Amino acid sequence: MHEHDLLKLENQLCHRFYSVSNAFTRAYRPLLKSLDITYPQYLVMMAMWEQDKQTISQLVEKCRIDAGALTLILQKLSQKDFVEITPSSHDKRVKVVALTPKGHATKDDALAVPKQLLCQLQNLDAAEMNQLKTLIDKLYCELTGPTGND
Amino acid sequence: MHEHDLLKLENQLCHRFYSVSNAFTRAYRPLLKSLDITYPQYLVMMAMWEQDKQTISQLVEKCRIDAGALTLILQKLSQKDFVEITPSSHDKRVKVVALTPKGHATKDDALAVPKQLLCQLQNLDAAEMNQLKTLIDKLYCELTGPTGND
DNA sequence: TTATTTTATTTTGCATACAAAGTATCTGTT
DNA sequence: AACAGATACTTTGTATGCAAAATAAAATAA
Repeated sequence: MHEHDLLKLENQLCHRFYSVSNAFTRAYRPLLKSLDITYPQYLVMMAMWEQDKQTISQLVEKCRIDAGALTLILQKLSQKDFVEITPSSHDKRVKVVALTPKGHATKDDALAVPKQLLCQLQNLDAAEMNQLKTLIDKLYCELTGPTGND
Repeated sequence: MHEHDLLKLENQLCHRFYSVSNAFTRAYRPLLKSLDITYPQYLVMMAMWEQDKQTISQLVEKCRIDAGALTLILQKLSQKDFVEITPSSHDKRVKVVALTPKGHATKDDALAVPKQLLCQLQNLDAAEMNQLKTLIDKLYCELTGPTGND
């Protein structure tokens, strides 16, 4: 590859991730609208459905959302009565996020979301999907470096 | 895969793209700091270095940046004297973006950016890189659908 | 030509993303 | 116990990302 090509958009892996990541968010928006949550809020809810009662730090790590941004997102989810945020009794610095009954119940409706989205990805078979996941996971580790969480 | 697994974060392709895309932006930030541009601004500059004097619509298509967001980004680049924005004489609706001498000269400095970033990705060989690109391009087409631009 | 529709771009309102600074609290030390 | 340093979050300021409404100007229809 010529030095000149290093700056071509077509050759940038980063631009592909930028495009696809934004395309995912746009694709999810209409599906999430009926649940009344945004895409990042959906990520947090998925983490919560996997395990109830997590600290904010745990959610930062699992969702890979910035702590500052997560504070806002959790406030929104709390205002909409999906979760409840309570200071820990042991350590007053720590806050525990817990699903409300509404938040818990929403999981059933949410199941339709990945099903609908997968319909849009018919032409990618399971093997390609797994290949993608493996390569992307490797890339994430490289990018975040030895200090990264994974 | 059980229905239950459909909502696990670990299984979400979208979350991988979300994580990696943000990680890319963070990885580029320190490298772009000396150029005094942000990552989206860098995408626009790459498009401009490939071809000078483009309309905003052309940049929207190539950079895959939302038109509303691009308006702001171009204003920033214009304020910093990287580009100049001029209404077309033929069609007053259209605006033409052109590199300034400073914008043109910055390309030389920018060459260091992809070189430095590639150093962080040593463990991904060229074959894996191309595999990734191919799979992601396929995915982008699926996500944006037949009406998408590619 | 005048009214209608389309096109190119900007504006608006809301929701992140994130570095950096700030706050409250806890832990280990002396 | 008092203090320094580490932690867990929150706040602040800047920069997108995007849908939807608003503008302005060109193309087209009547």
